[in-house]
Amino acid sequence: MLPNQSILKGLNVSIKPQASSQDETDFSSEPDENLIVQRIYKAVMEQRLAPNTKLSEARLCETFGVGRMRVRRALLLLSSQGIIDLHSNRGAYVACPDKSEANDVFAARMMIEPPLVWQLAQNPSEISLTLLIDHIALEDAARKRSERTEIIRLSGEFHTKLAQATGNKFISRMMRELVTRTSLIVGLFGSSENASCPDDEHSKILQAIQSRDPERAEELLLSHLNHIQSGLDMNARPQPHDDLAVILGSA
Amino acid sequence: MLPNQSILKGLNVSIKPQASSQDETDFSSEPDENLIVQRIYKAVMEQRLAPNTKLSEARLCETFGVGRMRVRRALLLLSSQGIIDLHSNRGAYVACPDKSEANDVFAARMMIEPPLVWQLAQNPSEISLTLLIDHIALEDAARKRSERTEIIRLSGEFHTKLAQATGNKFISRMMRELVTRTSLIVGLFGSSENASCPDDEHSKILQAIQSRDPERAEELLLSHLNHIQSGLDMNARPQPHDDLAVILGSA
DNA sequence: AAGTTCACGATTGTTAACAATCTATGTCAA
DNA sequence: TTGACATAGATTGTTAACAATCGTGAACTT
Repeated sequence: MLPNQSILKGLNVSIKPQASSQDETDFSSEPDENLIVQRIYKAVMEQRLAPNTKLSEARLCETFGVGRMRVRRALLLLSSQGIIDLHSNRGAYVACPDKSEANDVFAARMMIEPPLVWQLAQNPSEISLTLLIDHIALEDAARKRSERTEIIRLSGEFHTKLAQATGNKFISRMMRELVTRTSLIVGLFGSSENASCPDDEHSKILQAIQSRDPERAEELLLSHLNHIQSGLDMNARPQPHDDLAVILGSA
Repeated sequence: MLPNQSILKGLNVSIKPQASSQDETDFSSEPDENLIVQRIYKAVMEQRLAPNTKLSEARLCETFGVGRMRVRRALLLLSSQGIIDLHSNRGAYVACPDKSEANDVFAARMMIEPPLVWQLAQNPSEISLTLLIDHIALEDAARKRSERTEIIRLSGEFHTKLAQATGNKFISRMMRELVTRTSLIVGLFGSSENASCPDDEHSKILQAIQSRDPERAEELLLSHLNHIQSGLDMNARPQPHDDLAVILGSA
């Protein structure tokens, strides 16, 4: 699998069509540089853009067909979300979380997600549940079709949608950041094939929410997070790969 | 009180000296546009910059003595933190949370802060406690000297430092955003004199943490948040004031 | 007198050229 | 052969002029 023979244009792997079913956070309305942000965000979520990959302005300009200003604004926004790091006079690089950051991410998630699902289980709105059910269906479908990138992204976005289900804008933002970071971490320290969340744990969590069982939902979620974290192998690759080597290597 | 007779240069109220004891999140190392961000952030935290105040590029340029590019970058960063809103072709305005956003902020805080203090109370590190104790001292000192803006800012930053005490970078970021938003909300919907947190509630929370009593800490914190929220008068001023009218009006 | 239209001034958005910095290549000396 | 050094290329940072947009106020019509 994984076609894409264009060598130097490796970055294009992520960008162009990708007409996925629904684009949850749709910035399509604003013809701004948010498009660039969203595309790169998506590529990171699907682990197609590996940590430390350099994102040069010129490359992005021609890739998206926009001026340098737009690209720079997009990069600044991405850096403010912690998705990339900006090194002065040296350019933008996909963020490369270290061991300590990884611990922080999981600690934060274990602090936030339990009260989140607890609240959801206590009084789940109809719409929220529908969204989550639909999402699980998407995950299953992607799994059956063995679409690797899709599986990885949806797997992470389940947690994002859990937050969105609360209808609280701030909680959604926080979770999206944490989930994105998690995706980078799993890409770095994860074993080969546990890149996505274990098969049906999401479904079980949702079931607990549907049956209004906060305690069970919280318990399932915590063990789910522990599952993911314990599947990681810290003390692996201190600095994984550089530049675009990875994008090519994944082919 | 409140000197400042310069009329049109009202914005300068916030900017220049303000050599406060310690600048917690110090961006002083980077001579970037982070200085601008930090100054505006501080002005918002002290409720000297009212919601809907327009921040024109030209004004900021001359105020900080930098080029337009720096200002625009700073504005973009501030907007990504939700501190200001950018209206296309119309400029930057200090964010003006509405009723629903206010509810979201408090809902988010009530979800996050309890597990936060719980964790702190369970195993408080020496350094964290020292920082918090020092902070309470600062608050008291400011209160005794009746330094309004200082009191307001420190009052909010106590919660930020609570988060920083966990040593978790992500939790710190989240809380800082929420606290900033809270400052705007209290400025908008707060009664005249409850702009700051009630006097010694912070101190009591810290005491509970020091005596390793998670339950009491959580309880105190929740009632503290409820205190603040119930002191607000929603359905007040749908759109408060415009432009720089306020900054002048506060004199 | 009230409302609409038009034009001007002011402010923001965009572009392109220029300056500064870093990386890499190649040369020279030890 | 290895190391340092210097130069050249490429990349990012900055600036200033230009274009586009919006708000305001005056003039005009009804």
